[in-house]
Amino acid sequence: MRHPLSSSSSTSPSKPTPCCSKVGIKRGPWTPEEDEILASYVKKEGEGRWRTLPKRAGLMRCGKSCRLRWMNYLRPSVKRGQIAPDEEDLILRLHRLLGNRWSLIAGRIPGRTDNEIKNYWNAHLKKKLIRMGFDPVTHRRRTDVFSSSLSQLMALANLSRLIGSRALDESALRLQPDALQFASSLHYLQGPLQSPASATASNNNLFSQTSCITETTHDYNTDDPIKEDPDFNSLLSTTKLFSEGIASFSQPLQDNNFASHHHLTSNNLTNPPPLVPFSFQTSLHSQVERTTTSQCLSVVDGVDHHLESTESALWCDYNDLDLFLPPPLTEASVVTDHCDVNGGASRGSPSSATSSWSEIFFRDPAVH
DNA sequence: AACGAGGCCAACCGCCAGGGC
DNA sequence: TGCCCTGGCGGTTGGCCTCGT
Repeated sequence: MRHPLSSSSSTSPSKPTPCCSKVGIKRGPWTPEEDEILASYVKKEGEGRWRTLPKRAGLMRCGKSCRLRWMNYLRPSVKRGQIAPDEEDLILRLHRLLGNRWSLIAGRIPGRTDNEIKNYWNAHLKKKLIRMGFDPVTHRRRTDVFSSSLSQLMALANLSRLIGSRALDESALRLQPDALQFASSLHYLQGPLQSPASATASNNNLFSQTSCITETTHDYNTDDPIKEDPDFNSLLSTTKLFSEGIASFSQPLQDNNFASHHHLTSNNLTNPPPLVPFSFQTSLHSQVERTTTSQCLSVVDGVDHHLESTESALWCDYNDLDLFLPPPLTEASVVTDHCDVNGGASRGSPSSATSSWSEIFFRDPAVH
């Protein structure tokens, strides 16, 4: 908050003077008395004519300041309090679609102001995305996530030699318990890395609802310099080989309801549905159910044709990234992993258990 | 208990678009 | 057509608060 008497912009004669710098115009925090005067006046006379409102209402404020105070704080429709997880989800989606168009975003979240959303973005969501390895501007995965973990990736790449060898059958039998765990990790690493053609099978299936992953894959295949990295490509082939090799240990997803829910048929998928280890199926189902909450956007914005036309983009759900996360190792590990993601200290920060697949993946003891 | 660092967020600034004349 | 006024927007600021040491 600015000090009432200070001004960051000097009142030099060469530049136009900000309205609030005029002599006799009060600045800084609003007092309850001023709020009362402004609120009662606007309720009586209505919004508008902000320039002359202070004089008419008897306030020593500039019109802009009055408007801002009314819009962001005094308006009856303004909802105070913490941003709910659903609202946070909406903000993420809308920001991904609209960018820093805070007023547009706010217009689709009832009761929230552009200023509030902007502040919340800068204070919480932006940092959260960065922490998760996403670019807060493009909402796409940052490649430095990979480069910073190159040693780990190289260790994984070494497995390709094991996979390619004839010793696999014997080794696999010995490694089976750990392999089941590891396979799930690799499988969900492979998900974001597989080709766009195989990942984007139709507009109305599981993969369209995880378009974040698809876009990330697209990035990787088009303009990501890391694609040239032999170690990275080795890892890529490793994950494919290992997943294929380990598939015999894993049960294919048998749940017919799941398949029908996502319209998964052999006709509209280039690839078959992902093989999901038993230990992960519960987690996967929970994600399927969670997609229903994401539909609130289309409810809120049912008349926005632009948004309707780009609906598929909106279906990117950061929570859906969990589809590519390894299964929880134990109940305890689930709690530990997911509670820590938000980092700590942010006051009033809503708790959201979303994490990036890479974050979980590389915390998995199985890959160390 | 005291202090410093960092985070949060209300408020302000500069710019721009649209409407009226 | 051009100027002025008004409202609105996104970016930025800085005082207050919380937390860690």
